[in-house]
Amino acid sequence: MDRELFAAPALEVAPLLLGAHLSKGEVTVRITEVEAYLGALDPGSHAFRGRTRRNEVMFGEPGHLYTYFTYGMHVCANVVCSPEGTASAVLLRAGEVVEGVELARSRRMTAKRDTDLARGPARLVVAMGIDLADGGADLAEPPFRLELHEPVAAETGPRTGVSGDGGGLDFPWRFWIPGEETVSPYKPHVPKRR
DNA sequence: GTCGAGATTATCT
DNA sequence: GATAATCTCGACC
Repeated sequence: MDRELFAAPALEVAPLLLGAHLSKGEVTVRITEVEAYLGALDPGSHAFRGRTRRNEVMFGEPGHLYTYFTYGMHVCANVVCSPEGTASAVLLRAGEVVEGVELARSRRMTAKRDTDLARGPARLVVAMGIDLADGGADLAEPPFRLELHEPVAAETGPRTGVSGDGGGLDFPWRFWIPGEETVSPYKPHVPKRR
């Protein structure tokens, strides 16, 4: 992993992560969907209201892991980017398990198909065996490994699931690989029809 | 297949 | 005490 790469703004790092392989231990995931968070500039970010204990690692060195607890039962994982002192990160939304499938499956007993193993931020974290204690870990150090690949086709669109009135919802800060089975299907952001 | 509601707890005000 | 970068399940088409 080239640490320099992650000193760039989240909007530049996000497309680079698409198609990259992220590993923890025996499980490797090919990242298919991500979302950019721009810290202080981004009303939807945890860092919008300043530095707190939880988001402290977002202000730290690029290339580290930021984990947080949400909705009482789920953990999400981000890759910290932008230079130290700037709170910015890319949320890992979905991926395809390409190695250690058996282990990932044993962690996600409810997943019926292999494409469901890491389809969604909290699911990806579970499949990889990441937990809160991994927050702040260096993705260049074992048991983690991050391999960037050739740039792949990327599509962008509005973010999903971010609360707050219009908290950046109209910005295309979500990136995914078109046609991937593992891209999260949730909240397609269409008006209610009846 | 899509839609809507509820679960459950660390962290912040 | 309120909030939350989500998931699962049940109802319906």
